[in-house]
Amino acid sequence: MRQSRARTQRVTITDVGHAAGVSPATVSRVLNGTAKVDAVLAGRVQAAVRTLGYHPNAAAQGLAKGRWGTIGVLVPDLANPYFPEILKAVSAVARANGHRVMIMESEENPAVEPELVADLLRSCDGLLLCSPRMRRDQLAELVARAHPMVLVNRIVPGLAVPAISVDFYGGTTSICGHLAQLGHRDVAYLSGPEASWANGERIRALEAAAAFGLRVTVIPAGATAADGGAAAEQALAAGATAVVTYNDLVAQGALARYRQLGVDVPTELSVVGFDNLSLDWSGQATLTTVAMPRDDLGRQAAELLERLMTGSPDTEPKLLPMELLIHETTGPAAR
Amino acid sequence: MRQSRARTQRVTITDVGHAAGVSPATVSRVLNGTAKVDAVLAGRVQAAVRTLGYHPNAAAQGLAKGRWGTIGVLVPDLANPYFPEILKAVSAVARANGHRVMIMESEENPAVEPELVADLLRSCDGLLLCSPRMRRDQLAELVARAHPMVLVNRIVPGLAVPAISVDFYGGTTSICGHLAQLGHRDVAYLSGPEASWANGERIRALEAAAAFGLRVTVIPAGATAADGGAAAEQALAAGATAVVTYNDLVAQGALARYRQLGVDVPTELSVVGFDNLSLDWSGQATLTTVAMPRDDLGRQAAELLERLMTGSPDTEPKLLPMELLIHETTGPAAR
DNA sequence: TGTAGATATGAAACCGCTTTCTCAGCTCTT
DNA sequence: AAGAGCTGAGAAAGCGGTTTCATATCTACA
Repeated sequence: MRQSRARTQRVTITDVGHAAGVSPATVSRVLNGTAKVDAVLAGRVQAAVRTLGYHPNAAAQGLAKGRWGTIGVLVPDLANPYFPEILKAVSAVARANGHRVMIMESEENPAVEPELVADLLRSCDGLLLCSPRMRRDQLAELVARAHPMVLVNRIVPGLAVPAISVDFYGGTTSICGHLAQLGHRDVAYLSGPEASWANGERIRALEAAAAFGLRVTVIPAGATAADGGAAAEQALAAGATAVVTYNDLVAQGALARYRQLGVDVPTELSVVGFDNLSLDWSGQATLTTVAMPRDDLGRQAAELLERLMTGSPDTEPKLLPMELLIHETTGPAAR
Repeated sequence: MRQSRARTQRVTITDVGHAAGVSPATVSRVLNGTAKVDAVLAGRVQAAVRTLGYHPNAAAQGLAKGRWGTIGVLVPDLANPYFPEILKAVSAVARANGHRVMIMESEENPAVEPELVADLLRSCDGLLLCSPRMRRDQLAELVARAHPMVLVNRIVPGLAVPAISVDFYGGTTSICGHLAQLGHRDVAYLSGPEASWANGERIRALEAAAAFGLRVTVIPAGATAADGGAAAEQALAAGATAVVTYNDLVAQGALARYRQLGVDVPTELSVVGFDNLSLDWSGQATLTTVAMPRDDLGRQAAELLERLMTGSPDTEPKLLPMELLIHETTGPAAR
């Protein structure tokens, strides 16, 4: 008997009204402050809420109000140290605005993204898509649904959708400048996921670096340390004196492999990371890399979304600058 | 006009029924497969769903069914590399069971946890509390609310609540054994958050290691690399020949500081981590540490929760074993 | 002092979906 | 051939809130 009581929902607004000797409508008004209520009644309501331990049912509120009080976030991979920090910032902003956060991860699989997004749309007021890998036309379809939505780290040319990204092109260019200055000519790029816009930006910048006299070989790798380790040797085979990587994880994996192979960094080979992940928690900033303002990215994206949800349309894509951090894994070109 | 249409909710089940020439009840039955429906009608419904682009409203479903299809997770700190992996496993299990995941982070602040949990309870069918820092009595109160709930990495003696944790005591003991064998006598422990049960377990094991002849000095540090760096010197001042840390982050911070100070590890000082975080993505396993089965932890916790939500009561706390990984930061005691 | 106007409260409709209840239309006995 | 037993579909009643609408009470002014 008691068990079934516990199962069959807890205290309702009617119970509270009953206990306080007022109508449910009045309870609602007190709790939301939507209308003036006699101080005495309000007091009785507050008391009843406390003694009964009343908590409004979120589903019922959502249904009645037409909004959920929740924002959804889609990330490709939670284990990538890159995202938790963004999530942290997003979470903080959302909370400050009275919103909950629902997170889904696509496991780097573009195919499941539309389904996940559809699922998020059913229960969120707004969406934050981090580095979405899905096809352009699928994105366009989403945008057409006219839900508040912000793209993080992907800019879709010709698609008017609010987006906030990091200036990967600029970051990559500064890497190229640094390498060129050190006398490097042959550069290998350990490339990230095919479908990644951010990866495309890096490649675009690398190709433009022909202007600095850099010859670039693109080697498909991936986004993890394991991918970096696996692709590391191909960079050597390509005759590169410097290796640029998709991110710090790939760089770490490659570095580990080079250590194994007895290739000294940076005297024999220079290695450059991307994102500046490691510094955050190891205190040892040995990897030359470019820093991404992750906290800013998450915060600004969330703030933009909150603004969208309250109405103001603002579809101007925004780029956050990156900073080149020269550390111990780059040096003058060998030979 | 069109804008207000977009705002005022999308396609409803009634619209679909209308388009298919059936009642909303029938649409619901087709979509949920809850009852036999004529194949012809079902076909018309499916078609209508597709052409109208119907997606059931989650709040309405939640309200009607009395469940939300969502599980909530509370973590102290998303930026700690420890949690994303757990979340990943949880996320996968939840998804496999048709559940969404709602995540909140307490920013290591025990004071806000009750509020966050209350918020989660309003919109989730079950809760996963990871390393909750909140007071015992607050936890007891939560348990009394009789919601499906699993504690991860905290065992509250005398409180019958499903819990799944890692055997920190055993892990710490194996560290102590390793150090004793190397001839260490004076050990410093860079301690984690006060309110952390896991930290208490480590200290309990360290104190018990007096049996191995170890004298332990506990030095308050924290959970981050910065905390480790800040507390590193105190360990030297205490005359320790070996430093045990709350986790790998703290260890990395301390290592970085010792490098700065010119203290050689492991010849002058041994350093032991906890959790085995770094290995995952750097490929370089130089830190001696104990490995925590994070993936297992997340998966088993989520599976336990799913089981609870379908009814079966199972409050036997479970401990997952840790594994000592001896690498390059420990050696024979100096002097 | 009587009536217009303001205002706080309760009754009831509604949000979109599920589920029980009811009943029409069958099949199957005898 | 007529009544009993199924079966599948629609009508309607919630789920637990919010919000509109109607009304009782009170203030204010002539």
